[in-house]
Amino acid sequence: MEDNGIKHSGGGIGSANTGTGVVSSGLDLSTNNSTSTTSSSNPAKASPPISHHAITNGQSSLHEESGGTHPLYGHGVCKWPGCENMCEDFGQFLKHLNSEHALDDRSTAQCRVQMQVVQQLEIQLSKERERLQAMMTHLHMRPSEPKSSPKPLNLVSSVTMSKNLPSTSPPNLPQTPTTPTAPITPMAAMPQVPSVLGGANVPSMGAMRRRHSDKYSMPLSSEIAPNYEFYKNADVRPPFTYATLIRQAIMDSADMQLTLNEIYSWFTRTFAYFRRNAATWKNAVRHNLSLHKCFVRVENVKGAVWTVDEVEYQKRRSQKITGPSLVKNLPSSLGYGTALNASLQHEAEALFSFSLFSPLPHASSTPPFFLPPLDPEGYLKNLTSMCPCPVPHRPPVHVKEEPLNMDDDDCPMSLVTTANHSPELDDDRELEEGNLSEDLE
DNA sequence: GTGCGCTTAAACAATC
DNA sequence: AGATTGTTTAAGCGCA
Repeated sequence: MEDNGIKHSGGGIGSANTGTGVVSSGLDLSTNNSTSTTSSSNPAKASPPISHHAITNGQSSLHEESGGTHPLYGHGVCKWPGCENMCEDFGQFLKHLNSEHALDDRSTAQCRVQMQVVQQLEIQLSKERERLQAMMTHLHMRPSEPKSSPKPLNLVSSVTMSKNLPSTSPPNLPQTPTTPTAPITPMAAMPQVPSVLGGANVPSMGAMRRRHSDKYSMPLSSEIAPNYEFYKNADVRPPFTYATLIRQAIMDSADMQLTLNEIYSWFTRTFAYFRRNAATWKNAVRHNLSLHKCFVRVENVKGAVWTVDEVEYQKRRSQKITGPSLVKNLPSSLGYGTALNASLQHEAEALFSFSLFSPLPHASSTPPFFLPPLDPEGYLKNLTSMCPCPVPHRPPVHVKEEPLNMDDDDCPMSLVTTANHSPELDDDRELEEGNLSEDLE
């Protein structure tokens, strides 16, 4: 059996943020974001709005906090860096904050450290943006265009949201970085890449609003692995078909079989997108399981489990690959769509049958859109040599017996803060980050 | 224009 | 009885 897996590095796009300001000058994050909804609606995901006021006045912004919310307080814990003091209520937190984190050398130093943390993240973001820009330039994609008006970053999901979730985010949804004021995500922050997330501003597109992204973007694992945190936290629909994702879920299981509920769990755990509209995508999952012959239902001791008939899967895939367009489109006509020829993508997906989360040493340095336009065979040989198949299955990442209930997940998350704050996902993170660490550098 | 693949929605039955 | 699981059909859409 085998899994997918090649690499893709994502990154935001837009003007590079230099992020080179000296620490003492402070970061403009807090002030820049002061007009956004970040600090008020998602206190846990925003970097603490450190300001001179906050530094010079222990009570500072506390007066501005209403309803017992504070960026430094959440889940009954003081979120001052390195503190994590338990506070029964907001009042106790305020007392604690004023007593333990008053203006002194220590607090000031910690504040500076936090500034550096934020600064480093900004620099990293800037680098990722530059990388993405270079990738797009290389691929002859349209250059960045000024965004006329702020759109929901999660262009795809916003469609669904607008359709099924009228105006407000349901309380059970994680606050993802895809809120319009948080341009964090690699793809979602690319208004100039409508081919991937296009059609979002169309109020109610039909079913196929992003199938092309499955064809023209990179294979499953290459897309997900380096952006694991992204997909896990950002409300962006993964650009893969349900069948592909289901297969990946099953392949990621220790024994190559999952119950329906475990497949559900994999979806919700792996993709923030699938933490909403459960009825819709679960129905789609069931539909795909029944529809495709490559998914085989097996009765075992614990009930019905679903497995992948790899022969059927590859057969079905090869049918698509052997379409007339394969050879025809090999020459690189480097529009974003044609460059990533669908057939090649499918071929690559079949070839790069590594586990989604399996360590793949060479992969992290592999550009995402690296399919050779002219010498697929030689390239395939290389790939084969790099990854002898069948690939020994990676250490099991068990998703079974998880009391996971993503539908109840109300923990705010962001690409930055999830590393520290995602209680419902921490267990998964412990399991999976080990396997992902190589992929994610 | 047509066929195909995919998504979404929905109805329905069986099972838990 | 209600929820979950599994199957099936239909419609809309994008793409080749």
